[in-house]
Amino acid sequence: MRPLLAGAFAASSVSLSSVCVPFAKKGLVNHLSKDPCISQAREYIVMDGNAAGEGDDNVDWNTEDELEVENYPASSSSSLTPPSGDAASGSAEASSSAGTSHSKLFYQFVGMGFSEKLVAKAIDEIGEGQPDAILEHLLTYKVLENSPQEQDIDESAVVKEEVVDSDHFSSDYEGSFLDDLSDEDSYSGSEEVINPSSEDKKLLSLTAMGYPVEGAYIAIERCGPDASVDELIDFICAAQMSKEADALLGPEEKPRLLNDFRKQKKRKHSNCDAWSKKRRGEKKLLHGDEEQIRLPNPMIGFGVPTESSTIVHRTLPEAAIGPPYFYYENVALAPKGVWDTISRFLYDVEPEFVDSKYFCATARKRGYVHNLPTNNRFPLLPLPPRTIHEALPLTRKWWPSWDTRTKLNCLQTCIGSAKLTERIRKALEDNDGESEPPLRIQKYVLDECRKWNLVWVGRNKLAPLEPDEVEMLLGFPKNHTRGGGISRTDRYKSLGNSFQVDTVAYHLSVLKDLFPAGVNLLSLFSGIGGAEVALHRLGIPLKNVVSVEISEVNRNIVRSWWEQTNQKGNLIHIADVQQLNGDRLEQLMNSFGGFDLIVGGSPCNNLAGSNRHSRDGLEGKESSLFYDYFRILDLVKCIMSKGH
DNA sequence: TCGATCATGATTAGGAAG
DNA sequence: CTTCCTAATCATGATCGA
Repeated sequence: MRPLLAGAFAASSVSLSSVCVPFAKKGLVNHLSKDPCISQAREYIVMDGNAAGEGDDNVDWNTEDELEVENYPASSSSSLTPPSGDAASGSAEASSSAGTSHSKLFYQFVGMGFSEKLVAKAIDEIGEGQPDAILEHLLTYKVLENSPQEQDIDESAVVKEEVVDSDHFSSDYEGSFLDDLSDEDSYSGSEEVINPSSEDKKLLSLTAMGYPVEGAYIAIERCGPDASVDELIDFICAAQMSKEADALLGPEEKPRLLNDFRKQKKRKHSNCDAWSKKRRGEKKLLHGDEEQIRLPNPMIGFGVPTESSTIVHRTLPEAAIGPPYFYYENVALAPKGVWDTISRFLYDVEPEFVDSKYFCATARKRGYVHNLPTNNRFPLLPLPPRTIHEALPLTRKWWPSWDTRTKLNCLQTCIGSAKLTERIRKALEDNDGESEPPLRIQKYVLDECRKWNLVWVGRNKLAPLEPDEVEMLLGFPKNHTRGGGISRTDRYKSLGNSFQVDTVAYHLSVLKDLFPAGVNLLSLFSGIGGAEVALHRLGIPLKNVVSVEISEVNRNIVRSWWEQTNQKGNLIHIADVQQLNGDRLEQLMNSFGGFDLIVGGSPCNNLAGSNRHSRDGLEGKESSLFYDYFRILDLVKCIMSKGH
């Protein structure tokens, strides 16, 4: 039951045909649209759903799930905390790959969704030096492969669903989801098998010509299944999918569409300071990547309460306008091109980059893509402490004058070691008696302080923050992550992966007037419930909350918070976003009338700079779950529009 | 087996200097 | 313009002891 866009849909020709099939079956009239045609496609999806009745009604992106399963050996239970020596999921393949040292290229392809065995074979046959050839080989293999193995659903992968009814302070399991899964299975079985057809070949052609798979995928998705290869190439150029695409084309070869695209982009962002402030030089313009998203400086997004700035007005692309409202978050300092891709998928909405240092005492540079109004925002009260001294008054006594920090750096999932603070203490004591340590020592100490967010807790004594201090800095109630069998290490990890509540609440505050009776919330990658806490603190009632979170300790934290804050609504927990399909969504939405807001911050660990080992970008093992955010958001939009 | 502890750079961007 | 420096960064894997 592997949902479609998961992981490396872009590289999977099987996924591709799954996407296009519903469109093709309804004979989507193709045209080379200048506008993203997702909304048009949606119309067809809706028709598909309405005309259904006879069991063909799920628009489903999951048509050929069993084909997908095969590509994901043992990785389908992907977790935010990859098991270190997980014997339970003990696939020989997985464990062998953990032991041997594969190349970066290997993991890139595996991250795209190809099986490890296949990738290893391809690299072995072709050699590391020719990634394009390897990709082609992999794709060819998939296209030719026509006898997918039937695989049973792994019991352990079945979503366990927990419902908390706060009126009765009880929780129980809803048994219906197993039925859903079996229904789904029979669906897939009755669905006619689609031959890997023209779409796959087009994808193959494009990739063979050197175009990036992602670009090819998006082009086919947006231009429709009947588009010719030439048209697709036009689209890829116009959208400037990547530098590789540009590098292969001389300026004179670029199609006229490019100009239209530029005009469109220009018009769209002409009223945005951050966008137009820094223009690339002429030479860069020729290279065609002038539209690469750049981070604003200062990083205040469309405005922060503490900084006076001109009001930024924005006009959303048609396809982005709700219902539902959506709010997506991830790290601002992602590898190049990541935010371009994210923005492109999320209906071309320009990301709002905000550093939480304008809200509290700690920096947190994040990008937010949302379709919320931006006027009449208001901050949470009381305003949080905005300097280190205010937030941690006890450190003031020991804070040396030469440590000029007033804000902490980003709170991460790991803390500095005791060995480090001990080394620093010794280095400082060597010069004790002097009024100030030598500049060289100061520099060393300050560098380490900034790197590990150390604070002064005694004479020459530095220490990392305590978990409750992190809670407070991020805007969570005290002891939010404490108790219930949660280890200290897990608290740091959960907190480090969370929202800064004041920042998010400021953005969500506009919903208070729009939904005085409360909201139905779909919270993907909920974590410790940053969105829920933010809405609650804003005084926006939570009517029905569907919270999807893979980590059990995090689910426990949210459930505990839900009960302790006497919530009147219903909390439904789902474990895995990849198990959330259209049927289940529709069922949920029918029971309470759709979602008002979809919030989610997808995994950042393959994007974050702190990651030495697997900073693989958006196609990384966990970070590729972004595509599930998009998949689910698009499904909800589709279902919502069907209702009207 | 779990939790605590520790060591482990690279990729960005921006600015100053040449 | 390039080159060099500063600076920040929702982390992973190995090890050890209980």
